[in-house]
Amino acid sequence: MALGILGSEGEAALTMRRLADACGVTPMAIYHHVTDKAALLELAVNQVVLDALPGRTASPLPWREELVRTVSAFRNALVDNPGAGRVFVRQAVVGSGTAAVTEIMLRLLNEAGLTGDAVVEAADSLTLVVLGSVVNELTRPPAVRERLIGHLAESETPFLVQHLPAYAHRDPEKRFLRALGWLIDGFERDRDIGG
Amino acid sequence: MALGILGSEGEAALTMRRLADACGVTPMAIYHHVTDKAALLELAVNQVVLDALPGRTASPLPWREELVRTVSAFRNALVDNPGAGRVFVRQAVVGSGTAAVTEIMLRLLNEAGLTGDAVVEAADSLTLVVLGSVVNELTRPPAVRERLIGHLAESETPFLVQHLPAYAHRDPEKRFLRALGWLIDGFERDRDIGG
DNA sequence: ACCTGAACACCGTTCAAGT
DNA sequence: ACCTGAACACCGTTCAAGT
Repeated sequence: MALGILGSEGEAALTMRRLADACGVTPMAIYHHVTDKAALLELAVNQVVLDALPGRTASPLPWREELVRTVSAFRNALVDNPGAGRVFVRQAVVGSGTAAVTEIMLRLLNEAGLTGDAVVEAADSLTLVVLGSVVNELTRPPAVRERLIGHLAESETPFLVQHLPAYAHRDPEKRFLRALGWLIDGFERDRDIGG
Repeated sequence: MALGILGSEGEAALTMRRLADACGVTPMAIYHHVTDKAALLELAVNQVVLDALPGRTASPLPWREELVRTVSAFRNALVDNPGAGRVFVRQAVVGSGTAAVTEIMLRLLNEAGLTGDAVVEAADSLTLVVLGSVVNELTRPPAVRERLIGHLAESETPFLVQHLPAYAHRDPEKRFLRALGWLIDGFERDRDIGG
């Protein structure tokens, strides 16, 4: 029910009053099932994450492919459901879905040969890129970036003037995958030097 | 005035009514200076970004040091002023401050020897890490991560059980710098292979 | 255990009016 | 150009009460 509203009408539409209406009940009835609105949103968004996780394939892929697949599915679920994505970047979402993503990331980074603190730090890095990508897609569409020009004299921003068209007109998923690729390249180089 | 409230009392305290009170004026008077609340927040947060940018040093540092310095200053300003940080990850902030950061990033990546689309894609990657780090610090303190355990049977999450203490108890800025380092390593490797 | 009704303390914003 | 006063259409949440 909460998931339906969040998916079809967005975050702003998911108010206690509207959800109560949709359930044919009084707003206060909801408080018998969750402690407050943040808890309600946490449950709903965790479910979105849980639904997004790909099942383990029959024959497991190499760790790098599997990592990209998992992290992309995580990101895409939040970008494709903007209501859920907006909540995810505004409050913590702790549940079976986010626990499962974290477990998979840690397992694959172990498999990749990272050791010690590098494992958790690499998992953290991946999380940053996912969170950043969700914020970027949900709040900074290309048209917004084009407004960057004109806030400083053009002579003061030669590189911005030169690169803005390419900077603004991105293929969002491709840019995310490129950032992910560079980051994983960094992990690998670190592991090879360290080992 | 808006900056003062945002910095000292946080985002929730910056309402049209409270700002009007602080200015000794009616809420509606504000609408004569900005079109709506989003525009007000955009102006305030852009100013926070602008104030954070380090001036160019007398003798310029190597591009990598300068890049880390700039991007860190950008992130730290938003983490240190949670009100501004929360706004920044919820809506676009376009102004002289964000234009200046983008210009500096593009200039240094050019200096680094990146060419073509790699320049804007690398700038995008850096942005993702900054946005992600701000979200992470402002919404996911260590105590939150510890709640991850228990949402799945422990036998299903061996890696989470093993790594959670290290995963949860992070030095936030160090983790950010490590992610940044890996990413820039990735840029460099790419450039060296591509060239 | 589960739900209701009325109220409290807020929001951002519109509209018509004043100087 | 700049500001006021009153109102509209909402919020999340508390509290006391009902079954």
